[in-house]
Amino acid sequence: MVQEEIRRGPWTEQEDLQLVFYVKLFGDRRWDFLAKVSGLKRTGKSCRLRWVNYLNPDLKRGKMTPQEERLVLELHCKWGNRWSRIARKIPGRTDNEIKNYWRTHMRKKAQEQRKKATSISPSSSFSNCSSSSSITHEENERNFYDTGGIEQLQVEEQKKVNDQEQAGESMKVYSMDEIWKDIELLEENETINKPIMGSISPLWDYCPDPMWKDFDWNTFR
DNA sequence: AAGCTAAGCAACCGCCGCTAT
DNA sequence: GATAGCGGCGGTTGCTTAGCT
Repeated sequence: MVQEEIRRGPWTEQEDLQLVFYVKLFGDRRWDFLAKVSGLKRTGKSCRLRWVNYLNPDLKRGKMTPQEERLVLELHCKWGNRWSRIARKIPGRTDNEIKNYWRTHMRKKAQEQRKKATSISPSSSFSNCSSSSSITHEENERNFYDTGGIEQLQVEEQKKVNDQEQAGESMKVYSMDEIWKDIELLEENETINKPIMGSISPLWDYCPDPMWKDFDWNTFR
């Protein structure tokens, strides 16, 4: 059997349109099936990733707001590198986006810290939530921001508590109560009210066949 | 203006867990 | 209960863009 070649690398506009079309048609679940039926020479995983991180109309675009940034920091303190979990609490942001944000954020922090350290003394904490740490300046940077750095120690401690918490998804009260409430309300509303296919993407304007534009997708759910 | 570096982002890889058979 | 297939997740890589010298 001749294995059909799999396309890699950046997605073309045409591929995007095709994927959006078929996701609208069949839903955003069976990615392997979607990949095959759409005729895209991509893996199911690749299709999912493209949809989740880029094409999904529910995604926010643009820079993180200060509120979101704070939230990321808080949640990372709490959960460590559980990006998808963190993303679920920040509507419109993907795990990949948050992960990328964190890396650049921590890289900056690490650099600032190194500057300070060279002028003063090593081994100081540089996280909002870190109080003390046994990790010294000598720890390599990659290790630091990839693993959650000195926060990780705390995180490990908190995990036990949090895992229990997670069982019932009961959120306790934080210093950011207001934001939390907003976010949670939003999330609830979304899970309850939001149809699988939210708002219509502008991409639809390029739909291959005009007949689909007037199609009632709700009848498909 | 050109070259270099850092930041930002998109995409891939490998592992893990869940589910159907 | 074993196993294969798939989806989801976190880590990593590589390309592009922006900013600086």
